[in-house]
Amino acid sequence: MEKLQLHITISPDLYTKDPESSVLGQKIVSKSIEMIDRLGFEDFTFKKLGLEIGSNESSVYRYFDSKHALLVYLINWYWSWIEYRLVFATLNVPSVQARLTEAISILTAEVTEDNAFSDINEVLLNKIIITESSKAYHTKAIDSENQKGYYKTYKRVVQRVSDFVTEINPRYEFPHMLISTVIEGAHHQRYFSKHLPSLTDFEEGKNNIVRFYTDLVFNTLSNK
Amino acid sequence: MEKLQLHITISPDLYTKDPESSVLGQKIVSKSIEMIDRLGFEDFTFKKLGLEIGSNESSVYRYFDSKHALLVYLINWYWSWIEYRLVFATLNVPSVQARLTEAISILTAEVTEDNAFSDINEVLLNKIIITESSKAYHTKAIDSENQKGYYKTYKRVVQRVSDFVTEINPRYEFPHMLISTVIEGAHHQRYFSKHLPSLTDFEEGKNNIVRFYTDLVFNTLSNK
DNA sequence: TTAAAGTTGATAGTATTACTATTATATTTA
DNA sequence: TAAATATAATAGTAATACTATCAACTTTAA
Repeated sequence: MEKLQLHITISPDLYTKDPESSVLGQKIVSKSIEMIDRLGFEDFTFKKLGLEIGSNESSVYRYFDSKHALLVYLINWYWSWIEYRLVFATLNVPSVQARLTEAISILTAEVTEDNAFSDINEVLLNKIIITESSKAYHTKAIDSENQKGYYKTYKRVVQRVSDFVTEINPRYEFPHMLISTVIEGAHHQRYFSKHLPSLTDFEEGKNNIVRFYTDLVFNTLSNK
Repeated sequence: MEKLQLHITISPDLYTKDPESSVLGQKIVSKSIEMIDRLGFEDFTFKKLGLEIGSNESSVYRYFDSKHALLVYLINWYWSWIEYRLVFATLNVPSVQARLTEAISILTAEVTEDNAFSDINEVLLNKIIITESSKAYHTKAIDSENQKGYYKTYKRVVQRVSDFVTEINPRYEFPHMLISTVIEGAHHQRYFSKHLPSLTDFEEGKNNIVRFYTDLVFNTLSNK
């Protein structure tokens, strides 16, 4: 895979002090990913994090206002990374169909390789997105947070792929619904496959989730 | 709509003391629905609930072990109610296509009418399912809870509708993925339409969510 | 009808959480 | 080398998610 020295830039609205600006900040981010994956978001605390990185609760608060803010940061990092991969993978592909196929694969496949661009483990981050990200936006504060730009990276990814859909079929009425359904759906299917398998038709090694959503999209766009 | 005196039965594993067995229990359930909708699940507490029903935190704990347990109870009540409506609406429909159409509509339409079967407000409960239900199963305890039958009503609904899919196209590989995608997807779209509208193509009064998912399913089943 | 059993309400207490505030001590920079 | 900045340590707060105990009231059943 790509081995570029990528730098993902995160909007300053998403942190109090930039975690990429110090070793401590980098440790906060990388260790929090490991701990949220291991403990679940509910049982993860800044106190435990401070302890594990040989630092202190109050030091973590200097980077992020709350553990919710940290989760939102991680989610934006993830979607920036996906956006980068999306752009990279579709850059020199002349056929829109091929670009859309590639995009669906990036959006629905499990992340299995830590590309080690940075201190961030993308495999674990993908697991966190699947399990925890809905907790970030299912909040009473959603509207004010949305206004502050907390979800703009995600929205940009949806827009980008919806544009492929519209390019293929300009008359199709629901490009955004289609793409957001694919993204959220794939995450649910990955989670269900591990914990509530009767809700899926997952089979190990058969790539069913990617195939299912790819077929879904292309059938929808070709019909009528 | 149907105005039967329906009684929905909930498995005793989902409560400590049956809330339908007393006036206090009924108040706990109906008031909790109103409060979870109003405050959000995070800010809802048994203490506040006790206060609002003129009772006490400790009395609420006699019915439900935790607020998580109460949420799981509400989710099961909801899916039992959906299952009842599903059975009722498809009972005398000879065509499988028509039965599936009806089912998709029940699963994806907004609930706008409180049928007042009981002390439960189905309009608010539907809103809770949309906003809060993913918090119930995105837990570290999911596997043990699943074994205890916490999610069986939901799984039964998915199975029931998946059976229509299989009846229409016995060769279709992914009936469960298709139906769980429709259900979860519709809930997301309803939420997005209110809070992150750029992720949808929702338009008031145009029934887009039901139409989108109905078309999605039938296109998928007719192609190939 | 009366005693026993069950239900509810009130109070108190616990460990933990999600923070805020303050100060001392390092470390960096100018 | 002084000033500025970053970090660590400690303490404190209000609230949460419970558990435990006990008194009072209500229902039931012999």
